Amino acid sequence: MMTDFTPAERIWHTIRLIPEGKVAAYGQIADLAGLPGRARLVGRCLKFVPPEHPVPWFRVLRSNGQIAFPAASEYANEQIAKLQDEGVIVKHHRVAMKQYQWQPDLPTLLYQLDFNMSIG
DNA sequence: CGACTGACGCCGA
DNA sequence: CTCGGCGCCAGTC
Repeated sequence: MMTDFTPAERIWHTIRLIPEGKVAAYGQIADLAGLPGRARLVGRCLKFVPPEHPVPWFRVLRSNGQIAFPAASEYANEQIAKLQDEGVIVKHHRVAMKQYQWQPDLPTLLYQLDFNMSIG
């Protein structure tokens, strides 16, 4: 099960579950990946994504909805463009988390995010 | 080896 | 809303 994977693999796996048109926070991904308090690790892992298994990095934002990259930077522009392509409104370099934050449903939590399960 | 640095986050002032 | 301060920790210098 997912418990057998490395922290980085669990983080990538979790981010791939974010649906199109939805976003998640770095800390939220860390929590869901079974790594509470490790928000910074999420950002770091996003720099070493295996090219053959891409992840929708642009759907990950700060907890307040802000784009993590400096405004007007190349990455920020790309992220904003990709978000807007999926219908996510980006205003003042930020997204309304209340409206777009991903809330994993029960099946997803049980079967896709089954980290640290004690019994099969 | 210690100091500094992040694609972060929460809390209190 | 802004600012510190602290927690977090692998990588870099």
